[in-house]
Amino acid sequence: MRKTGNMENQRRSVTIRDVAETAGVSVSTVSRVLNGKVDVAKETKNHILSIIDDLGYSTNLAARSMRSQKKNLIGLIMPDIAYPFAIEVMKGVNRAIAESEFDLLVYTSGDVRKRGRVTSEQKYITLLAKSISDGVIVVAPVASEYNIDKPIVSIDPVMSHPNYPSVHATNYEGSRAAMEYLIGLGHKRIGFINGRTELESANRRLSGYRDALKKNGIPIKEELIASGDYTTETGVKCGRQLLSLKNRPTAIFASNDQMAMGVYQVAEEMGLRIPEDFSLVGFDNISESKYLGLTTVDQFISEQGYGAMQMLIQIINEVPLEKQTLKVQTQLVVRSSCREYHES
Amino acid sequence: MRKTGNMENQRRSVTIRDVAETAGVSVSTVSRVLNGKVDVAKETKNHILSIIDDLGYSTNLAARSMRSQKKNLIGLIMPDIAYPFAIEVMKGVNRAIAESEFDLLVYTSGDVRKRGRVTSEQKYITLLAKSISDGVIVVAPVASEYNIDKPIVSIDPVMSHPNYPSVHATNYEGSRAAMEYLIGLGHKRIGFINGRTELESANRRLSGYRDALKKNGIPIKEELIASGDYTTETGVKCGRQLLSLKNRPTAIFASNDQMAMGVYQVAEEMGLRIPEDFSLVGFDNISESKYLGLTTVDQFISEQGYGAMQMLIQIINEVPLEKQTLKVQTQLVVRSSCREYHES
DNA sequence: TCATATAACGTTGCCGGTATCATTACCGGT
DNA sequence: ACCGGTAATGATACCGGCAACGTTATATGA
Repeated sequence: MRKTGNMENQRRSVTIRDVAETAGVSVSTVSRVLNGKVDVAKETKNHILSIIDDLGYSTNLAARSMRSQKKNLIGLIMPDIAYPFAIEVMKGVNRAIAESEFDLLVYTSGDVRKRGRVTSEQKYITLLAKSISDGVIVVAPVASEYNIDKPIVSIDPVMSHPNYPSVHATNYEGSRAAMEYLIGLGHKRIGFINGRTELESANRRLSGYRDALKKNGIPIKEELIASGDYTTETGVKCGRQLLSLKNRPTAIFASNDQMAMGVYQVAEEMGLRIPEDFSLVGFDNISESKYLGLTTVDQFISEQGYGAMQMLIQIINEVPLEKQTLKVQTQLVVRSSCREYHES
Repeated sequence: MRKTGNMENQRRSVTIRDVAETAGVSVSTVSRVLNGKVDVAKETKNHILSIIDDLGYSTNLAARSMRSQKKNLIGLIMPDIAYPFAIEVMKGVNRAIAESEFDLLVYTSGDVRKRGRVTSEQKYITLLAKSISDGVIVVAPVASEYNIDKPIVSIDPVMSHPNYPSVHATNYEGSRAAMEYLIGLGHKRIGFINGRTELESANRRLSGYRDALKKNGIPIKEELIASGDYTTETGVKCGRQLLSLKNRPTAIFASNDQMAMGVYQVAEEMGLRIPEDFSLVGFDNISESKYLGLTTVDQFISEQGYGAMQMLIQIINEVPLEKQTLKVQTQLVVRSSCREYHES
């Protein structure tokens, strides 16, 4: 029973020593009971357990972490926690966690802009990994080298690094598929909204865009490529930019669904209808897209989280990985945000 | 540069001692530099900082936690991480975190069914709280007493406990509002899908249902009350149960949106249209509801998370709370899932 | 009967930090 | 030359667990 603000009272919490004293045994004996070792008489064991219950003792994670190797804890590090991609990853990781012996600790500093990017990322990875977990999964990491002796798996990294296992979607192929679809519908003037350029995913999607146009003999116009950063706000900004062109694009390919949602907003603002006035394709297939009727490239984010977690568990258990890189296949999901275009 | 599976190599990670040795100073000096204390010559400080950079040292969270009081870390404990309520709470907490000096650690064991409920909850609260955080927020906790000397704030607890600060919505009022709305539309035969009965929120919503009927002179029929547990699956189950009654209800009040989504599924299955064949009201206003056009009671979940975090920060900073309980007002959001009913 | 095995428990050192106190060096003032 | 004060740094005692090792007591076997 805690009262607010009685800090001078500083009631030390119950330690293993208190338990030992109360039970009239040594610290080690209590420790053995806690860790389920065999060298304890059944009587003593039960006695200690009841004392533990009485005192409400529970082990101190920090102290334990310092001594023992296995922590049964996985760290998941994300730049931000409150956007659809992160949430989907969490769901997948969570599913794998539920099937495993591990628990999950999700770490975030709340907002990227709060601190320098690479520094904080490295700092917290090390913090979590070295300190209290058996390994970490990093989402959209920017750094490419870490000095930790703990397993790391990254999702959607800056660059596929041969030394670190990573998971990513077939971004290029997905992008190509979306473009081929639009081109197949007769679109030639297709706007593109780019993502965070420091991430490999964004670059590959852009390449897909460019290559598809090239392959189909459509000239690439730089004015049709707007630079966003995967957030809804830049989706709005870029949407406005593209739709305000004197010669408006007949279709827009937003390199993720969140930005596509921004484009929906702009369309409403400007009184344009989708797909009547222009077609729209996204990338990700987040849960909202279904309701919006957005045609998009599913990259099975949750599967990526699940896969990353499984790879991590393998590494922890020292089972060699077949491949350092897990590629999750993308798939075009056709809904109602596109339609054929015929030149007038 | 880590290679997979060289565990026997066991390269010890860089400790503060290594830094001290390399820099030719004492451990304490390094510690002072790390913690930004003033008593260090600028020269020494820079020297040490560069060594730290060279060696790639970073502090061990576990070790630090054991000695220092302030950890600048908040723990958020949830039974499960992958359902809309939890996600909304996280968003709110995250927002408060971003504005503060604290970082966030979200803890979950992946699946409630993995372990005994109360036991594991207590275990992990203590683990996180005693060990590495300054305080914790617990979502939908089942236990009512904890033996920790760290601040705890709970969201949607089993029972409002006078000794623990908690946050919850005005569940009763919200439920009443939804019911008055349905009754106002002319509905008399209203089905109710109950939530997790061990939670206070569920009981209050049920009370609201009962009282509203009573106040309006409508007899309560127990066959119209189905018992779910806030999951979509039980929404489906209960929806089927209610809609299969020989005398079908003209409206259903699902005590949360997830279960309402289950009812949508059932409606589709059975070829029933909403609101033409029956009206539907939910509770929560999760993000999906907007797209479904579900009329629901907004309980501003994200605000609850935000508020809980602010209370926690206050307690940590030993600012007395005005009230131990933060009530977040609910609000009926009318969309398109209901319509008037006239007896034939 | 005695030697040895083994069960049961105690002692102790260590992990990687932080906090406190002690120490040193250097300064100006008298 | 001596003193006192202060800035900079060092030495050391913890923190709360875990594990190796040491010590008993009892059982087992010859």
